[in-house]
Amino acid sequence: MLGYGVVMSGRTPAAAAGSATTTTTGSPARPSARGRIDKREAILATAFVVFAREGYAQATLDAIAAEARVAKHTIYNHFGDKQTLLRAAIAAEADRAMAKNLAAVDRLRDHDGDLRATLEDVGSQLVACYCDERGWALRRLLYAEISQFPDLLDIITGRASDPVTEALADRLARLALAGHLRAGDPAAAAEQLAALLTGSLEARCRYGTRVISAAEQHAVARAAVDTFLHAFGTAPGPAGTPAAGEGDPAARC
Amino acid sequence: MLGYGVVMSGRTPAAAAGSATTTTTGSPARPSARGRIDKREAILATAFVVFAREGYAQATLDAIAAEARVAKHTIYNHFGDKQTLLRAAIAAEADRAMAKNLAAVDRLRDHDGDLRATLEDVGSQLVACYCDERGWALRRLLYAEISQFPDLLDIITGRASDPVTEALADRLARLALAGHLRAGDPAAAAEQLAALLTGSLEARCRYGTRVISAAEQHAVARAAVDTFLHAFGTAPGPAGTPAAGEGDPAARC
DNA sequence: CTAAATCTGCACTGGTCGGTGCACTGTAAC
DNA sequence: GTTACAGTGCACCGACCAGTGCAGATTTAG
Repeated sequence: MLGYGVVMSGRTPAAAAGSATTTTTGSPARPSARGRIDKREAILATAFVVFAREGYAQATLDAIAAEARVAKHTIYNHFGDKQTLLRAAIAAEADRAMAKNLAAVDRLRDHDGDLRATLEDVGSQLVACYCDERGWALRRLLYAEISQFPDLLDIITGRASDPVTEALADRLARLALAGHLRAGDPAAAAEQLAALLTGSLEARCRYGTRVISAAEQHAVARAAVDTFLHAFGTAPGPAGTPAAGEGDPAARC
Repeated sequence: MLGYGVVMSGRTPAAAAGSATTTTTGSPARPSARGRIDKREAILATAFVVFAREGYAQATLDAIAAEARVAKHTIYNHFGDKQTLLRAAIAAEADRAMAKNLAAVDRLRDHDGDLRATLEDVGSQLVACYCDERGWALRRLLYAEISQFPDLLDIITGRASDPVTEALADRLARLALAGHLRAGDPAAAAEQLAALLTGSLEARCRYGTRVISAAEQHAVARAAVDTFLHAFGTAPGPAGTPAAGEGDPAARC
């Protein structure tokens, strides 16, 4: 549950072979890597950047080709046309982002003692994903082009509607079963936690134009977790969360 | 604090005179309204719709002119060029949305008895604003073009960074002072409530492609208010909120 | 070595679109 | 009347760009 298969669609056999041998994108410092066939990776990465920066319509294939140090023809050889390139670039980036998000949520698996600390840790990582420059670029691109390319929705998510929140719900369910959270609908709890994290950021980031410092990111995560635990924690009860002495909600930066 | 002045910038005297006499957009059923000068309003409304549907770059002035039943030249007479038209259209729509949001928040002013019910009412209205088709169009357009036109940020908000959340904070402060909410940073409380509302919707709306039924909207508002009151309500205390018998959080639709 | 495949540089086409110029119409003010 | 002005319809220019064709260079496989 990571590759989704979608991203791989339409690859040229040669390109697949190429990325199977060397790859890892940030290849060794050898300049230009002549003759090798990580062209495809370069095209995808550059295309995403240019599309995000200029928008689909404004972005020109000449610009992408130039910036990727590749002939325009090479792009057509790999992807056929502009639309396919957009889809492939978005799919690749979405997979990257999704994997990062799921990895963060997965840290809830090895929860030892302090639930609040663990949640804040995971929250901080999710916040970091959200504030990531590339994350913003992806979101902007989706908002921009979703009405032109409705199928992008299916490309970025697997069959699930929102794999990250679902994974979060899974983890919260286990925590509730272990008595660390109030019993109830784990999906609802996950939704509220995710909303607290991303909702605050959406307001603060001003459509991605404002950069959020690490300290501010952490404060947002703390405030979100604080509110969340008030609503879903085992009150002043037995579990690892002794009401936490009113940790001042959201120390603004 | 409503006109912001920005929207009015660049109007032609004649157009101003025209809208001063008749206007109210949805003019009486008189077809085509020949000779009258609500052309400007028609252009702005149509431009917003077309821009939102096609994106700035894809949208053609010919299409806007045709759809607004106006000669292309008329558009240039009023706005000079495409960029100015975009800014004016967005400014007009943003003002509309902002006014609607502020009106919703303002209903917290005449709070009589049941705080939970009042909050759910306001929450529902804010949710409705967010789910509004035009609201989504505006947000999509902003996400899409903010990197090309960073000044759109200043156009849509007054001097305040987020007038709606600030107004909400004002109202929450009064409620806290009256003992209906826990004392603390009202700005933080407002941020969390707004995050719970919009964050949940952001996830559910799938970039604006999915329509949210009225029932689902109400459920989202209820869940948000429930979580919010757990965190910021005067616990099982004296005020009008007697713990509310565990109103099952988020009855999914 | 040869052969197949890929990549490159360049020139070209066909279409689209922002913006302009011009001649004309209809209305309102004087 | 006439003067002024907002709007209309049409044709046009110039720029930009997706996509193609071609000829030659480079690489990999055998």
